Amino acid sequence: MRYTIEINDDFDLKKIFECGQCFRWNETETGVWSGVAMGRAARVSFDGRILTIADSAPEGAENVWPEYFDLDRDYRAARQAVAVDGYMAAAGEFGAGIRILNQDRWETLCSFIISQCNNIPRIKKIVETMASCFGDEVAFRGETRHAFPSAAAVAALEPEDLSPLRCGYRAPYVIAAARAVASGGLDLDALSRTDEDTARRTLKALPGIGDKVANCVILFSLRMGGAFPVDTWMKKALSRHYPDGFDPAVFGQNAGLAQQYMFYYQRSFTEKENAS
DNA sequence: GAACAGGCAACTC
DNA sequence: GAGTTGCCTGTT
Repeated sequence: MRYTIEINDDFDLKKIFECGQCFRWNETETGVWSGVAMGRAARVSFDGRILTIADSAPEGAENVWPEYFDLDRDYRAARQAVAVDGYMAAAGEFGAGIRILNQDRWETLCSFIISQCNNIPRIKKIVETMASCFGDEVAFRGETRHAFPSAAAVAALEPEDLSPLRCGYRAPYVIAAARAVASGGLDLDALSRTDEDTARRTLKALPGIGDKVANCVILFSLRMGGAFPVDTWMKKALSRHYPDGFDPAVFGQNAGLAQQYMFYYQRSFTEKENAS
């Protein structure tokens, strides 16, 4: 179905989809993004005022997409709030339009397990292959797309079944996480109603999940804005701009957004350095 | 062909 | 508890 909504806030699809939080969206025409999320194949565009979404499901778009794009949150205000110094003001200005997506929890968990020690193009390829091998078919505009496979579907597999994905030593981690979720031993919905520390502890009890992956899952799917994932890019940014140490708690529930601004800003510099 | 990449865990001391 | 190393695979 087709769904439109007017947006009077920071909103930039390119930044949202390319800031490292999701792996299934691609710019298929200028300004038009295609992907599959929450079991729906979709095309999304934004003209600066109106967000237009066409998706494969007959109904429910108005319940799914506003939450997915976090439309209830005032990002302009949040961006002001995290501009605590010159650096953060610049990072926020540069990253203005980034939003933290509220993604499917199992898909996010699985994707970030795969992400470890991997670059974005390769993560995208692995996730896409996983969907096409094991996910349900979704027909959309004459094409066949694939939903991300359910935890139950993946739980029924063995690590060697994932060999087409070429995800190497991460395969047993993916299966173990799928089994934990499918069995009910790990209830991600319930986890989203606990607190950040409980969520982090619970996630880290799974094999192959450390602080970085746990924080990504917490921030991008459990709707806890205080999580602050630190990877090698963030280490670079933090050591350069805050050599005396840094406590993300100063940002409170905006810490995750502050992290996204810093991350996106830092990557832009490194890309320039690599290009030159 | 070695080193590395948007980690993690097991092992060392 | 801080530091080191192996792990799959693709890219440089």
